[in-house]
Amino acid sequence: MSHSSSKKKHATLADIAASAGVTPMTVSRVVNQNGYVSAETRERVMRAISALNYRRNGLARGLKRQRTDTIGLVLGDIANPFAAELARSVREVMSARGYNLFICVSEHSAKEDIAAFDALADHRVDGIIVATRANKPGNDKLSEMIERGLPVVLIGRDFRHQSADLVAADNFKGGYDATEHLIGLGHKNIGFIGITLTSGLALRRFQGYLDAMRASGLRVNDRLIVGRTEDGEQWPGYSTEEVGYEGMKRLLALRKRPTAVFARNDFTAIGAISAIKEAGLSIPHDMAIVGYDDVPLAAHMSPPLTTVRQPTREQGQAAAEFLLRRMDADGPIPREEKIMECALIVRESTGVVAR
Amino acid sequence: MSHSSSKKKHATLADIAASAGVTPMTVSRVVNQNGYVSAETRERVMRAISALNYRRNGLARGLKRQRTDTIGLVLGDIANPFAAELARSVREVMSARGYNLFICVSEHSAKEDIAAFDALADHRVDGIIVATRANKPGNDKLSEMIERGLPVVLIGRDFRHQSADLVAADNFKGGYDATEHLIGLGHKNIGFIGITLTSGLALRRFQGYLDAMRASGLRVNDRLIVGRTEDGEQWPGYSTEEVGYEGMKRLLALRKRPTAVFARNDFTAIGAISAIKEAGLSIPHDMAIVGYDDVPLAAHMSPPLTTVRQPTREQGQAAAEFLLRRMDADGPIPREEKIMECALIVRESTGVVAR
DNA sequence: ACGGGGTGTGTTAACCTTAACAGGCGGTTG
DNA sequence: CAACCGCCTGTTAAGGTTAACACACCCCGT
Repeated sequence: MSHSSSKKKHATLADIAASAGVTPMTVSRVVNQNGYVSAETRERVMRAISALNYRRNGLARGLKRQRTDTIGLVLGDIANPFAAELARSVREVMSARGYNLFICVSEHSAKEDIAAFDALADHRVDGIIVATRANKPGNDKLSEMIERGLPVVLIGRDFRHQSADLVAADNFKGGYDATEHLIGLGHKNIGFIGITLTSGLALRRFQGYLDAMRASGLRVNDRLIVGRTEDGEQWPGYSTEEVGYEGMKRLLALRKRPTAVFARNDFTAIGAISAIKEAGLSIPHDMAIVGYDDVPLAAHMSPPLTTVRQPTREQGQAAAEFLLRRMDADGPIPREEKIMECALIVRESTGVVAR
Repeated sequence: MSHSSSKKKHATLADIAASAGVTPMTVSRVVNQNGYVSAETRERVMRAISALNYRRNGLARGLKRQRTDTIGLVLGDIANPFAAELARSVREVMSARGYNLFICVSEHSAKEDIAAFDALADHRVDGIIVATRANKPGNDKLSEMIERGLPVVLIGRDFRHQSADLVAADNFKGGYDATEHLIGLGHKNIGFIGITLTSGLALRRFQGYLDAMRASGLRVNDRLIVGRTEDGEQWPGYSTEEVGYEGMKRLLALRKRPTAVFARNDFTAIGAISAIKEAGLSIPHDMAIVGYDDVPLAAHMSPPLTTVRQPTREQGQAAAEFLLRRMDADGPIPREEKIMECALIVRESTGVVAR
């Protein structure tokens, strides 16, 4: 239509008002569809609005109203199907309640974690949901914002604050069940791929593995634990096929190699499977394997992957509802926590007799 | 530390100023680290800032400065590795230039497309990058915003506007090459999975398939084209393993079934492979298959998947740079376009002799 | 005739920040 | 010694919107 001369300023309520012969307040009422406006006036205002190509200024609006009807979601890794499903369910709930959703990605870096919090706080979102891995500087920043009154809900983040709710899957039990399943099949020498031993043992599913081994009186050899260090300041790195592939190679090279492995997630499992096949071994006969997450592809692998499914949708919904509760309340409210069950999905990669 | 009584209003510049015995302007200078402030005053202000837990108000700031140092990225499907990589590279470039990135997801729905544009425009982002599939209402909304002066760059969206740049992969050629590769291997009866025939033939890689077939004088039977309709108002649906699985089943049931297929993307290919194996057929002997995207898993499949790789990173970077150019300019500038080459990655799913 | 409720519009005063300009002060330069 | 510059701080006036209140009008019931 018209030439866009970007130097022309945006039309404002006042411009529309002048053009329609009313006050800005009346225009505001038309734009926001609240308050009384006669049909005739509304009509006139509407015409002016489209003639001048008006669009309301959300900054000014947010400034005045002290709310933006927007919430933020901070994800560690956007490529993860878990994160994607989380985002989807959060968005569904929030958008039904009239909130917009902005997603920020931290790439699992503490620095970016903070940058994301800052960006969202700057834009004065009404609340945020955090689904990134815990790290000290990030936790501190989070505390600061929570104490300033910003509603915050955590998903699976190992951080506790009296005024932030937590939603998580019971990954400890998931890891325990997965390992126990392997033990039940007769395996004694079971490896874990996806982490190297460090002091900060925040990875729950790994803890579950350790506990299940111990509970059955099995020895956990350090050499059976392979992968990458979890240092909170790092690149995504530790959830990839690469780690699984390399890790499995290391395990296969052991003098007394394991007969089964538990991989920290399905991607890692897929990489591991690749290495197993490359070595000419068969799954599950020579090596049984369990993954974690039940990504859509898991069922399509050959053999189909035994894995642990977390209730992703439900976590997203619960987090969204916690956040709504918090935003609706007009004072501080007590912390709530919801830990959800995982389900072991047994497929053929752990030696179930083929149908 | 302190109780968070959320009813207390946020501290403002004025509060800090009062507490430190200076004017708001001086505090502003301290906060933004510009202008002259004596070391001693700065010190005093800093103390007041942390005592009152001050945080600047980005809305007021953006309102006054007429910019937010933030850009938006609209994605159709966050779970797609392509989208994830795009987001990552865009963020890298933009954050090096001091911009924040907010991501919105449209779930491939025209309605959500518009909602995302509106949300970002409301927050007065300084520019947006759009990587969702084209649809009429979305295109109209986009035009409106572009004409209002908002810098917009498109990635792989089939929509043209004189003031919006475009970055895309040459998916036509990618599809052509993939198909030609199959033809070169001697296949004559080649299927396509991932779309059903409609009039709006916007899927370039599919066009490439058609063209390559025609160029070799091969007949394209409608029955060989399976999948889901592309109607722009729909759920992600058409990129999933499900579609590949179902589609392949349909192809296998044909009287004269194809000896090779080209799948619209790797996920679809994976589903298809699943169906092929389930039918007891071998790849590539009984059925050759090519995917698209070269997702990290493609190399780890069995057999490793032949696929077409698009320069994802490069597209994200190019888009970011186009956007920076547009935002730096202070008037309308001519449209630019960058179409990038794809690369056929030949692996074993199309019958290359195993190493 | 009067009180009351619904309807339509206007006025005022923030919301919080920063650009632009205006000084003042001490020291250096020609 | 006047002019000028670097440093430091303050004043003023937007930036675009809406909550709260005020008022005027009309119709209704009593």
